[in-house]
Amino acid sequence: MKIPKPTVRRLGLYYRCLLRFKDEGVNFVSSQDIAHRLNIKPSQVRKDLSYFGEFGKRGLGYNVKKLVSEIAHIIGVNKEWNVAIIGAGNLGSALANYPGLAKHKFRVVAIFDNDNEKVGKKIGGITVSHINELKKIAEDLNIEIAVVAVPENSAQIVAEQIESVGIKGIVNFSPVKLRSKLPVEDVDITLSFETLAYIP
Amino acid sequence: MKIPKPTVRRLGLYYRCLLRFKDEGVNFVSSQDIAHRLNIKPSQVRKDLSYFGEFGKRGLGYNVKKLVSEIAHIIGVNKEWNVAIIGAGNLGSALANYPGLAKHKFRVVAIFDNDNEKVGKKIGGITVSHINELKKIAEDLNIEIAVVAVPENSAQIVAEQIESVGIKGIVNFSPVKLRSKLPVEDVDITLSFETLAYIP
DNA sequence: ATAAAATTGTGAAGAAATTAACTATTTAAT
DNA sequence: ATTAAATAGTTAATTTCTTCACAATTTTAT
Repeated sequence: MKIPKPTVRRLGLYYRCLLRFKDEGVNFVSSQDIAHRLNIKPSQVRKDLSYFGEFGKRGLGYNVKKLVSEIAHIIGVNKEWNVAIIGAGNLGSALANYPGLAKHKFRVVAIFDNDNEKVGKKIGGITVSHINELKKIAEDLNIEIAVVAVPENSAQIVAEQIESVGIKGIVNFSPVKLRSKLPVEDVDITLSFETLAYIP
Repeated sequence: MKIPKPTVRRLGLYYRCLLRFKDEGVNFVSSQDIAHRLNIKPSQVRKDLSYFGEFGKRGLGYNVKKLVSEIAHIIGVNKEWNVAIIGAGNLGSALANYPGLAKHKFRVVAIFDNDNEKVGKKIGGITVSHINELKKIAEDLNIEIAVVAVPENSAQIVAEQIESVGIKGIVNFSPVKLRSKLPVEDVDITLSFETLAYIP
C-alpha cells in the first residue's frame, strides 16, 4: 500500500514522543495521549499506525516499549547510520557537534570541505578531509547519508559528487532545490523564517 | 480567501528562485521556468500566485523584478525583522553567524542564554545576554521573532517566557512540539534524518 | 455475570491540495 | 493582416490527506 508522505514524517514525531513517555516511565499510552502532545487528532495517529500493522490493544492502548521498537524498525533507526557532513562552516560545525543526531542513531563519521585552510582541523573530534577524498572515505567508512551544508552556489556541484560514491540519501541545508537521483530531505532554514513572516 | 499553507511555503521558494533569475539578468520568466527549477508543475505556480493577484502577462510571463517585489511584500520580507536567538550553544551560534538570514532581512540583534559562563561573551559580534533580560531587551530592540535553540527539556519553558514580551513568532529548532499562543515554525533537524532513513 | 467505559482499527465521508484542461491575451512569424 | 505559438488565469476534475463514525475488543466496575 502507498504510504502518505506526511504519515512517514509523523512517524518520526511519534517515535520521539514515545521515547519521552518511556523516559517518564509510562507503560501504556492511548492514541489520545500521543495526539494530545503533538497537537493532532487521535484518529490521525491510529490511521498512521494502521498502515504498518496492528500495534495496539483495544480498550487499553499501546505498549510504549513495543511501539517504540516497532516504529524504530519502520523508520529505520533500529540501526546506526553513518553520516558525512559536507561543508565545515558554521552550520556544518554545529551539526557535527549536535548531540540530537547521535542520540537518534545518526553518527557523524566524516566532515569534508574544499578549503585547504580547514582541511586537517578537528571539529567535534573529527578531522576535516578534503572533498576530493569523498569517494574513498565514503566507501571506507560505509557512509550512507550526506549532509549538504555548503553555500548556495556550490550545493548542486556537491550534490552531484555525492551521487557516485554509494551514499543513499541527502539532508540538504542549502537553500536551493537539488537535482539528484538520491532522495533529498530539505531543511530550509530561511524558508521557515519567511513562512513565519507571512501574516494572512 | 483562505490561502493553503503549502502555498505560503512555496511563496518563499518562488521568492528565492526569482532572486536567482534576477541575479542572472533574466527579465521575464514563465510559470514553466520557475516550476522547472523547483521541480513542480507550472499550473501549481500559476495557481499559487493567482491567490494574490494577477502578476503576469499572457503570452509573455512574469516580469522578474516586479514579481520579486510583489512576493516580498506578500510574505513580509519587504521590511527588516529583528530576531533574537535563545540559546548560545552550537546551533544558536551557527544561526547568529548564518549569512542567509541577514540576506533575507532577518537581522539577529540579540542572543540569550541562562548559563552565566556564556553571558557577556560575544557571538557573531553580539554580546550574549541573560535570559532574565529578555523582556527588557526585546522591548528595547523591538524584537519580533524569537529563535528557540535550546535543549529539548528547556524548550517549553523558554516558549512561555517568549509569549509575554511582544514577540510575534517563534522559529523552533528544538525537537519538541511547543505549546504557544504565538505562531511557531518548526525546523526539525532530527526529523529530516529520520524521514530520510525510512525506505518504503 | 453483566453492564459500562475505554480504546483500537477501519471503511466511508469530507476537506484540502494538486493537476489538467480550457479560455483569453499577447507576441512573433509569415 | 492573418495565423501560429506562447503563456497567464481560472474552472473543473482528480488525487491525496484527514477526520468521522462505528463495529470489535478489552478492561473495569457493580
